[in-house]
Amino acid sequence: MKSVTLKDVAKAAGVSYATVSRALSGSPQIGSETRERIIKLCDEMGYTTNYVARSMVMKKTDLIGLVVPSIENQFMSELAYYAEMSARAHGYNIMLCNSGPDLKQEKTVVKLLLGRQVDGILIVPQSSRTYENIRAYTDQVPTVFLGENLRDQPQSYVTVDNSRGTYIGTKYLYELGHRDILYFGRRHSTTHQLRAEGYMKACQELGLQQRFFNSEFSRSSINNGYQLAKDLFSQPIDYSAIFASTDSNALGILKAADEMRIDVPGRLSLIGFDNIPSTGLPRIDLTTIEQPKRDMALQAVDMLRDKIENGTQGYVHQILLPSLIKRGTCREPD
Amino acid sequence: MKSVTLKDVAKAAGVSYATVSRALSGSPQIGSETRERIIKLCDEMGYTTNYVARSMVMKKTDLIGLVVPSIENQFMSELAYYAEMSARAHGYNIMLCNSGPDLKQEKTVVKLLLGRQVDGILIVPQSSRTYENIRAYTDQVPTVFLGENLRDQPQSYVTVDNSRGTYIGTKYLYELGHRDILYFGRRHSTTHQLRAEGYMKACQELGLQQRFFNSEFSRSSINNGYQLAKDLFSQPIDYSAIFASTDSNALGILKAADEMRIDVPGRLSLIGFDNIPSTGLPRIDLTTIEQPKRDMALQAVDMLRDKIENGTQGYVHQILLPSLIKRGTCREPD
DNA sequence: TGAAAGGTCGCAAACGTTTACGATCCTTGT
DNA sequence: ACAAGGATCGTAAACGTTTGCGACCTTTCA
Repeated sequence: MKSVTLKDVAKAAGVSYATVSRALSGSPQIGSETRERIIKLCDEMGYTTNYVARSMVMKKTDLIGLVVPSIENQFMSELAYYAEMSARAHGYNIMLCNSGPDLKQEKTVVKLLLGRQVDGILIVPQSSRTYENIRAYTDQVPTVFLGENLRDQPQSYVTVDNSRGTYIGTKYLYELGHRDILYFGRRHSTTHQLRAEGYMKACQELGLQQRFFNSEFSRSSINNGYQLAKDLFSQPIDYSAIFASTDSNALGILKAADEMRIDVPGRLSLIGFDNIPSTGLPRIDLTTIEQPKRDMALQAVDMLRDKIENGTQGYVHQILLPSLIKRGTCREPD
Repeated sequence: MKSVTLKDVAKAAGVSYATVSRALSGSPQIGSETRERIIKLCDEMGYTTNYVARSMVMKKTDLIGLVVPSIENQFMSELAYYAEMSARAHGYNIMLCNSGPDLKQEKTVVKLLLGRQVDGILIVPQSSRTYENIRAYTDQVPTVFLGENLRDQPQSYVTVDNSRGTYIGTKYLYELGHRDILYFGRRHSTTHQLRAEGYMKACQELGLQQRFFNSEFSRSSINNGYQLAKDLFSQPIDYSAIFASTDSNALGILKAADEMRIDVPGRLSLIGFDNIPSTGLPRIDLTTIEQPKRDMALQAVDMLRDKIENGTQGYVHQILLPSLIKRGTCREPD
């Protein structure tokens, strides 16, 4: 249980513990023969450097706080995977916090992370209000926002070009022959505002009527999309395609459609957004817009590392390109 | 950037910094009026206690290392979610590490976590060899294994009763009328050995022939299951149901079946294991065996906390009950 | 042969806490 | 009035590192 310290190996080697420290860190001011002797002795005795003591004097913990609303979400767990892998490859460890559904938790965990002396924070915001919410802390530690567009607010973030995503999506539907496309989604977060804008822009260019079914004031989940879609389908269906602002919503719509015997894609084409793994499943095979999650995560940690290691001060907005994933839920209308 | 320390507020309050520390920690040996004065001053100055300095003297980091093969896996991300929530509710933070596909990484991250001075380690093993792999470290820090059965090896773990899961699953298929049930899965991990055993036991009791299609030496993934199932279906299908040892495998089988126009569940019933979220999706609707992931995670951190806080030494094996989730991929045979 | 130069290594301070111990002051009981 | 005791606070050590500075020894060149 008692771990071996520098002092222990120093005593065993017959040198001061400063020498041992220098041997391990590869300092030039040390004899090569003593260095090798000490290094060998170190792993004989099973010495591992105590990172908390090290952090204390170095004023650097090599720790990155990762805040996500919920790690069980497929989108976030994929971001987390690549973020952790990349961070560790560069010598950082990840401290994971779920911020849950309420804004208060978000503030709480960020404060917690600050107490832990993390070198930087990577945060997947709950909503566009997150920025205001944790504003008091973001100047105390390098921070980058991931997955949410903060427009021109003074923070660094990396997202996908949301409006372009819906733009190319509706254009694709148009090219398939669809002329009545319903947009299904909420708009009170910036991300979703932008997605709606992309749809609107495409409609304008193509001379299409803009038709919205709002899921305002509700969380984006399969069950939620399902409930809303049941309402939607109880009214006459005078459109041939639905653009769901989220894959989760699209999945809910699909469930409602199947239940009410509305053929997808026969009667109704459906397209989602995010390209979460579930969309690629057999029988689902949902056409969607891909967010380059791997690239987003890698860019985010690179950005954060740049702030941490080089003290870069400015705010950089990295906006990656979405792409269309053609699958089975979109087809020419009758 | 420079954070405020105990010394700073002590100077501002005109007391020694030991007094401030005592005021914050709620020590009895301090005047109530000075305590309140100091506490008010603390959040006026925005003081947050430095956890790494605190850990140094307390010899306790309130940190739990969580090692999972891949956090993007739905099963693991759900475990991670509940584990983090429960851990934080009890004052611990989670340090997340993906151990990836190879055993070496598993060893590496555990060693890393030890250097970080975590109070305990929660590990979802890659395979049953994991125990041997990290054996050298498990006596240095409280450890509990999650999701893998280590039989009677000297370690604490929490899993589901795997053999009971397949047992009730095949019994269910039998009751539906199936008499030729194929078991699809590998057997070289203990977990999968147990699952196979449950199937075998049920077959014996019911007088059924045991039929295996081995996916040995391969990772359990949708693609892998798909490839194997294509091989399987190129041969005559003289069975009416398949028990897939994993939901991922079941999904791959489903994909292959759809492609080769084998009707599920019309011609072939299919049941999986794990009840990952994807199985509940519309159109998938896979019958499966549920692992109580939330309970597993909560029990695991409770077990770990007991070891950490009370120094409990023994090895406890917590084996939770699986349950059958009846959905749409199982039906009476023709 | 002498001193300067360079190579090795030890001493000690510092990082920000917690806490045992001692010091001081005030209260209280006889 | 005096001692005992309790309440309150300060002093200092400790946790395990890193690193600037100085000390010592060896080499090398004039």
